[in-house]
Amino acid sequence: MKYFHEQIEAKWQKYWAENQTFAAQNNSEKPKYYVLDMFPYPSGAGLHVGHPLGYIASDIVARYKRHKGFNVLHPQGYDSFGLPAEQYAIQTGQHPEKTTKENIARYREQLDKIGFSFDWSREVRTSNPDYYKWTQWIFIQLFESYYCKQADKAFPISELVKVFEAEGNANVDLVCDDGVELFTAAEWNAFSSEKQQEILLQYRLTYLAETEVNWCPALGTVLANDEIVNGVSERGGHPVIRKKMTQWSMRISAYAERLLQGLETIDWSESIKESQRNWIGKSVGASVTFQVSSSKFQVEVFTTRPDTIFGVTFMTLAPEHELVSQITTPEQKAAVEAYVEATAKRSERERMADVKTISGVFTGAYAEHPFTNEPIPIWIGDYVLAGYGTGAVMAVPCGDERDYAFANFFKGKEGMPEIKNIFNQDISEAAFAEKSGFELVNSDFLNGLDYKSGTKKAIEELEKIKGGKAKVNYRLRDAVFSRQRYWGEPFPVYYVNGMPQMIDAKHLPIILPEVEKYLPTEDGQPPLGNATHWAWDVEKLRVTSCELIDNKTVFPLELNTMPGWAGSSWYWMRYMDAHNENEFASQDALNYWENVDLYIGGSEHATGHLLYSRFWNKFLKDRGFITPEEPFKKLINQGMILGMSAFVYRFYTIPMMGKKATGNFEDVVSRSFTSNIFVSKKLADQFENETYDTDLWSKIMKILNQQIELANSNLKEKESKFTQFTNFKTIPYHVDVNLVNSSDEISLNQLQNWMPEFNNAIFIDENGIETDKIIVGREVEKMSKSKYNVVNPDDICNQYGADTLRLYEMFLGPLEQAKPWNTAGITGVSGFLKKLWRLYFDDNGLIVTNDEPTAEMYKSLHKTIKKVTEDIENFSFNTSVSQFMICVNELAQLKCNHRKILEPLAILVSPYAPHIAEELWSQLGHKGSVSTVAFPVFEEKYLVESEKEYPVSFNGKMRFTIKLPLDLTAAQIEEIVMTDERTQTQLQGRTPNKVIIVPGKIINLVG
RNA sequence: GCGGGUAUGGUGAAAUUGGUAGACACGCCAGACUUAGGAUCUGGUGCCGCAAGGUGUGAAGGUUCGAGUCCUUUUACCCGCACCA
Repeated sequence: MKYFHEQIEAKWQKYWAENQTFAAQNNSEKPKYYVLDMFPYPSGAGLHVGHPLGYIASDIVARYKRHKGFNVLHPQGYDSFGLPAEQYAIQTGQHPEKTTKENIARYREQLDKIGFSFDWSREVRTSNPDYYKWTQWIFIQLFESYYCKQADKAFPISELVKVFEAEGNANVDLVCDDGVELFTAAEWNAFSSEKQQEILLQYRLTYLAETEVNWCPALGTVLANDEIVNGVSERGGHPVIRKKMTQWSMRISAYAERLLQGLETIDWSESIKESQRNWIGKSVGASVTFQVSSSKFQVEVFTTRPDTIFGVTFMTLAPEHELVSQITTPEQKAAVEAYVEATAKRSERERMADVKTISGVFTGAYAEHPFTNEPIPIWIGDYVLAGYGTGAVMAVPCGDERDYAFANFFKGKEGMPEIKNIFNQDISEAAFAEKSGFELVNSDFLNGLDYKSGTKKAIEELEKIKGGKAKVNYRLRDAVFSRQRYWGEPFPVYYVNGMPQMIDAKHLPIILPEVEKYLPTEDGQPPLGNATHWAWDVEKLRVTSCELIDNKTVFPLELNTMPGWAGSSWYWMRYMDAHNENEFASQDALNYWENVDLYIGGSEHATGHLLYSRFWNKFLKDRGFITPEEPFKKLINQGMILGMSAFVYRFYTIPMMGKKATGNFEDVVSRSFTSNIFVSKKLADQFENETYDTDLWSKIMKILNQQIELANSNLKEKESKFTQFTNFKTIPYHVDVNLVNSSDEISLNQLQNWMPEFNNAIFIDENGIETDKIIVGREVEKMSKSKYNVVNPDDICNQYGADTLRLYEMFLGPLEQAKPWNTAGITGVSGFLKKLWRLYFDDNGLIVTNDEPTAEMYKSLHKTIKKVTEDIENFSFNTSVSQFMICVNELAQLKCNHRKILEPLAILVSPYAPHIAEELWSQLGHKGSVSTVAFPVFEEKYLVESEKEYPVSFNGKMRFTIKLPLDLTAAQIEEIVMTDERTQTQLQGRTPNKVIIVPGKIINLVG
């Protein structure tokens, strides 16, 4: 009986689906284990072999934990709102819902082929109304909450109203917008309800405010900070500009400290934690207030070096700072305005790109030093960022390189005094930016102190004179939550006189309206502005036609939609109780499953999804909906599987750039001639490095020039001819990697079948002679359709089987490491499965006997049990596969066909290769699935050895081995070793100075 | 600039607390069988060397009887943040 994966795999996949083998129960005697994958965005391209890597790893853990007696929750779903579906809709007019559904069907088909043990009965799709109903609900909860700094948690806004009614807001310590006005209880109670609403909005955890946002004109939407990479949009790489817009924001900054502290309690990779720490960007220091001379204005700065307060030489404000226009003197007005305008014109990216150019302008105004009352000139400079701290700095050139550079650049100009040095250090060449190794001088009461004591003392003194206080600053900004897109969650919000009102939760979901086109409206409204049925009737409590808007009973609805991260910030909770219509999940389910024990996904979500999820989790905990502080206890980032691209190399000519060359570069390039000559990497390299011989060169030139002549003869009269150039290069040309899986050669025929553009191609071999086969070049790149290096898991499953795919993906290397895919190596694991099968079957059928196995067989099995158990616990899946191979090789050698060995072996293999394991299990005569059978338990007794092959080293160099009983003492070992003739040969009569014997390990003779 | 990570044969990679470097595979070489297949099986394979032997984990130094592993210095590459006050 031979092993045919085709029959086995389909059969068991069907069995699992029909029997709901992996459906998790929400209560059980067993301990719970929640293992989660980052759910995919279903793109039109389908899965490639990189996508399932993490899913295979998590599936192995899920299956293992079931064997170990856990009640395992292992769900899967789709993050199905998103930009690609919308852009496709814009191009084709197809409803995103339709394409999304099609893509999901394709994904599901591909996933099913790999044999995952997902509990599909709990599938979620973020774009389904019964899911986003609860995303909207959470938004409402955030709106109805505020954050109390003292209690360090969120509370219902209704409680805040009570506080305001009783005592106003002067004595409360709450997270809110900058510059909220102070009021007493009496004043509050006298405010109109509109005014009260306006004030409350400044405290809500999601709020509507005019803020500087990242506007991406090409995408027609705002983006969150984490959606921008190097000043351009993460998707598409479009430029992003700053723009003031009224937008919904999430007050994630309220949670900055808890998000930072929580990192200490979770088992995540150091790099992700570090990314989050960077993103949160905590810095401890002080805020200092400087009075602007002879004016009512004050400038507040944040500094991490209050100890350098006496070194303040000038101050710098960001060009966008609100005081700039108010404090500038008439004499400086023109210069300042010109500078501000020039800066505003530059994009964020430009400013980032040229950080070395120093620019700035003096405002003419002075501030007073809080201790010395000395005048301090106030400058504007674009090295100060409006978005960080207060957008203003106290410049201490002696201790800060940027201030130092700025001071030197404007040295001698009006308003730039001599640098004050407050360190007992030389600053003639550069600033002294160290935080240790100095003593403060010229610093009044700080003289003689160091960084630590000086900081403490300076803050104390500042507090005494009310000139400043200790302050912790965070880089983390509130997250913009509005997107000007169609394919996202609509807000449950309507507007009465411009003030946002929440729709009562019992009317949710507010379903995404139909629109005729998915682009913004002509007057610049988001796509939902195209909807005709998008108004809220407060009497009938339903969405109604926009024509009925009268701002009395029918009001306009919010036109923005939620960002992509909304739906993914809580989905792991929905899996716990995916079909609950009354709650986002029942209390019982939430209490039972708590949080995710193991989360596997890519590291690209470090500062996006993973931070927002922690934020929402903490919020929902504060409001008593859930109990865990953190959503994901352990996180593993699978490395990217890279594609092995294959290239042939094509000649093209470069026109001589000399006197004759006319026109710009593009013109010249357009006159270059791309030939149909393809060569191997080896030859291409020779031409790149100009190490070819002249003979070869002239042969190729001949063919090339023939082609040029031919091309010229086919040109129309007016077209300019290609000249016979003498200068040529090769360009790499991607060919489909699937054409060259098992060999490095590609034939002309293969290429012509693959793509018609190769019909006139000529291959040239290393001797300059036409050939029909050349060796391709290889390079590792990210897998992508355009690079023709995508390997489809379906193809692997069809050819080798899902079990082979699963084993091979694990066998490639450590899970967290990026690694190139190379299908050539797959025969190793494919052969392993065949070998495994042959332990159980010969040509006639099952050969398993009930005979008692030998000690060696037990040893092989138990070694494997031990190794595989440890490996899974340590997520070291690649070494497990090696161990399986070792075990099967050993058992085959031992001709083992013993049930007592082969039965546990089938269970051991089942997390990795579940289909073959199920088949073996059932062929061994068992009913039901192997997936819940107890995992074999390792027993030490089978591994106990009586002898050890000792390595014998001389001066640390291993010379020979000697087999000795393990119960010998060191002295006995020494005696035997010393009398061994090989020892005598090595020593050549010398006596060792020292003999080191570690029983059970090594023998080392020194001297 | 700051922070995180990686570096071992032709290739992917193993190596618990420091204890026989290169397990397991791919590839390659040789052979067996054969219905000549990209099947199966056996042996070999870090490098130099006929061998004895030498040498070898990015580089240099150190600790140790013994270092891929620990310490110091350094180089290259990858990732994150970045005029963050």
